[in-house]
Amino acid sequence: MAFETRLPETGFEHIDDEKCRLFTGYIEIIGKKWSAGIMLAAVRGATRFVEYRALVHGISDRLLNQRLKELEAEGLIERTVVPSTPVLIQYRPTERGRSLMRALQPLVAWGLDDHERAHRRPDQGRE
Amino acid sequence: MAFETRLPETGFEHIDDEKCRLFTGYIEIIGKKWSAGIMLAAVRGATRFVEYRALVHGISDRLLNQRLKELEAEGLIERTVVPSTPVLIQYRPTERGRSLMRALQPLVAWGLDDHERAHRRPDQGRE
DNA sequence: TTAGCGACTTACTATAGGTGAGTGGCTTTC
DNA sequence: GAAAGCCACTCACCTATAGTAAGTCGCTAA
Repeated sequence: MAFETRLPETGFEHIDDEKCRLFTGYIEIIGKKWSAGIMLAAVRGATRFVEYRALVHGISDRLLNQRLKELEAEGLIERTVVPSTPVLIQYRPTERGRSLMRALQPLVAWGLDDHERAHRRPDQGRE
Repeated sequence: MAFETRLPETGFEHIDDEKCRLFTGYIEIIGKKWSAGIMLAAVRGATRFVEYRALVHGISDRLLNQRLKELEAEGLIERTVVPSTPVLIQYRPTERGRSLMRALQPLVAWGLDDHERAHRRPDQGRE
C-alpha cells in the first residue's frame, strides 16, 4: 500500500501480516471488558476471589469468575487450591502474565501524557 | 495490600488508582473487537473504506462503519470528505492515534517473544 | 441502459454482558 | 446448637453488542 503523506512513523508501517495478527490477537484478549482491570489487580497483589472483586470496581461475581477462567486458559493467571480448612483459592499472575503487563507499561505513560495534554488545552489536546 | 512473594515487578505494583483507571479505560477502547486491527490498517496506510475492509480481515461493513465512528469520536482517526466527483472519503490516523500505536509497540515485541517461546518448548513456554 | 463501485443503512439473529438471587461448605457468635 | 456470615461460585433472566445478509443512493464506465 502506497503512503501518500510523510508522517512520524509508529513502527507498524512495515511489519508483516503475521505480526499484525499476533498483535491484534493479544490486544483483544487483554482488551476484553474487565480483563485489564483483573490483571492489574493481580500484579498489584490480589490473590483471593474477594480481593479481586474489591479491586476491580463494578465487576460482578459471574463475570469475574468467567474472566479468571479465561485468563487462566490463556496462561496469564494461575489458580491454586491451598488445602487448608476452609480451602483457600489463590489466583496469581504467571510470569507470562507479568511480562505482558510490563509490555503494557508504555501505555500508562502515554495515557498520562494524553490526559494532561487534553486538560491543558481542552480544544486542541486531541489534534 | 501486602505482597506475599517477591517477584520481578511489572511497574504496576505501586501506581495510584487514578492511573489504573486511565490505563483500563484506554486499553478497553483499543482492545474492543476490531479496533486494534483498524488502527493498524490506518497506520499502515489505509485511507478509504474499502481499503480498511480489505486490510481488516473478516470485518463487516456495519462494524467497520461503527468502529470508524467510535475511533473518530475518540480522536484517534479523522474523517475527511474530499469534494471531488465522486466524493472521496478518507479516514486517517490523527497524531493522537499514531502516538497511541507507538505506545503499543512493546506489545508486538512481547508477542513475538511469547509466540517463539511457546513454539520452542510447547509444554513449558507458558510457565 | 445496465452493470458496478463506494460508502453506508436497515433488519434480523446470535452471542456477550449486566443484575440479582441461590448454593454448599465451612466458621464464628450468641 | 441454632443463627448468621463468609467464600467461591452457579443459575436464570434480560439487555446490549456483534454477526450476517440484504438494500440504498449517488455516481461512473461499458
